[in-house]
Amino acid sequence: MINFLIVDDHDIIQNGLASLLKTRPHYHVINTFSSGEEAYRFYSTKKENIDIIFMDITMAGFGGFETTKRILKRNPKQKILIMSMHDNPLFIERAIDLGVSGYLSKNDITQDLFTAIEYALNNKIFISPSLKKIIENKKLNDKKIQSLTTREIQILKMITKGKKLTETAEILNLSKKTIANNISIIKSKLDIETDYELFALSKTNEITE
Amino acid sequence: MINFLIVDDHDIIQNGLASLLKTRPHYHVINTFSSGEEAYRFYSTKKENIDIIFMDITMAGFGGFETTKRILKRNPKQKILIMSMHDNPLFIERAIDLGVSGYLSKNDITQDLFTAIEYALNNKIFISPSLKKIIENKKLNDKKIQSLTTREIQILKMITKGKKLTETAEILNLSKKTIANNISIIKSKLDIETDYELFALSKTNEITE
DNA sequence: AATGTATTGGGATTTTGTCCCGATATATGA
DNA sequence: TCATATATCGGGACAAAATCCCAATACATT
Repeated sequence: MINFLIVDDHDIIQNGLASLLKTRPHYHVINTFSSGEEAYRFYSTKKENIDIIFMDITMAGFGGFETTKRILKRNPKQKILIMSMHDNPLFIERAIDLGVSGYLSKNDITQDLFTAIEYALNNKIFISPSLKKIIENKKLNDKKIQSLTTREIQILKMITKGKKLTETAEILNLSKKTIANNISIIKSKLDIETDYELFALSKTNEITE
Repeated sequence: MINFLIVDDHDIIQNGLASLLKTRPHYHVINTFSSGEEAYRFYSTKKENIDIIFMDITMAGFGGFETTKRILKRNPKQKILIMSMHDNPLFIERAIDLGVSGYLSKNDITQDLFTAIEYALNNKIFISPSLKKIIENKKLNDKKIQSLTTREIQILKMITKGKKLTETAEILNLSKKTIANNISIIKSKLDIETDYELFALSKTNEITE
C-alpha cells in the first residue's frame, strides 16, 4: 500500500490526480489540501505513514516551496513530487535544491506520473523530459552569465529592463563610454550579436530582479 | 439536467473537470474524449442533447480549433468552452472568431467554471478576467500595428527576428538609410522608445511569421 | 489636375557599438 | 612582499545605428 497526500489549490488538479492515482489498487490518497498551511498542519500531527506528497508551487499563503522546505526539515526522507504549470527553470532548480524527489510539468503529468512515483520510491529524482531540455539550455546560459563580473551584471540588468545606454550611465555615474564598452563585452561573453537575442536570453534566465 | 462533453488529452483535467461538474446534481458528463477525432465522431452520431462541450486546444491529431470548427459547422448553436494552458491572446482571439462561448485559463478554471457555464447557457461569452486584460492590451497594440504600412511591417518583422539593420537593407535591396528611417517611424507609430519595448511588443503580438 | 499616401533616401547630427589599449585598484598566491 | 591575475574605468579611432527634417517619385482617389 502506497500512501499519498495532494497539496494543490486547483480543485481540478486535486480531483484529477486523485482519480488517476485511484486507478492503481494499492495506491491510497490519504488526504488532499488546497493550501500549504493545512497540509503542513496535517503532516505535523499525522499518524499514518506517508509515502509521497504531490505539491503545487503557486498557492496562496505559504506556497509550495515554503511548505516543502518545512516538511523536509521535519523529515528529510519524505518524498515530495512537485507539479507545476510553470515550466520555469528557476522553479525547477530551486525545487531540486530543496531536495524534492521530482518535478512534473502539468502538461505531461499523465505520461510521467507513474514513472515519477517509481523513481521516488527508489530514491531517484524524476524530472519531466520536456523540462530537462529547458534546464539544460538554461544551464548553458547560466555558465556564460557566471563569467560576467558584478558590474557587467548590473549593467546587463539595466539594459534588459529597458534602460537606455545614456540613462544607465547617468544612474550609475559612469561614462557612456564605459557602458558601451561593457555592453559589447557582455554580448561577446554571452555569444550574442543583437539586442533582441540579449532580451530573449534575459527573459528565460530572468535577469531582472 | 445539463449535459456535458469533455475533450482533453490530459487525464488529470478530464477527471478533475468531471468530478468538479459532478458536484452539481443536475450536471451530467455524458462522455469524455482525449482526442478531437473521437469527440467529433461521437458528436456526429449522438442521440442526446449536449449543452456544453469543454475543449482543450493543444491535442494531437486535429486539435481543439479544428474540432471546434467542425462541430460548429454542424451545429452553430453548440456551446463550446475552451480550456487552455496557453494564455496566448492569439489563441483566444481565434477561438472567439470561431464562435466559442468562452475561453477559460486552466490557471483559474475553478473560480470561473460555473460562471462560464451560466454565461454559455445564456448565450453570453465568458473569458477569464486574467485573459481579458491580456487581450485588451494586445488590441491596443494591434491598432497601432495596423497603422504601419506594408513596408514598415516587413522591416519590423526582420528586425524583431534578430536581423541587423545592415543585413535587412541588403536582403531588401534598400539603403541603410531607408531602413534606419523606417525603424524610427515604426517606433514612433508604436509609441515605443527602446529596442526592449519593441522586442516585448513583438513577442506578445507575435510579429514574426 | 489636385490631393493624399507610400516609398525611397540624402543631409546633418547624436547616440551606440566595436576593438584596442592604458591607468588604477584590489586581491591572491608564491 | 612582490608578482600576477582580475575588475573597473574610460580614451582613441572608427563603424554602425538612430533621429529629425526634407525632397523626389509613384500611384491611387477624388
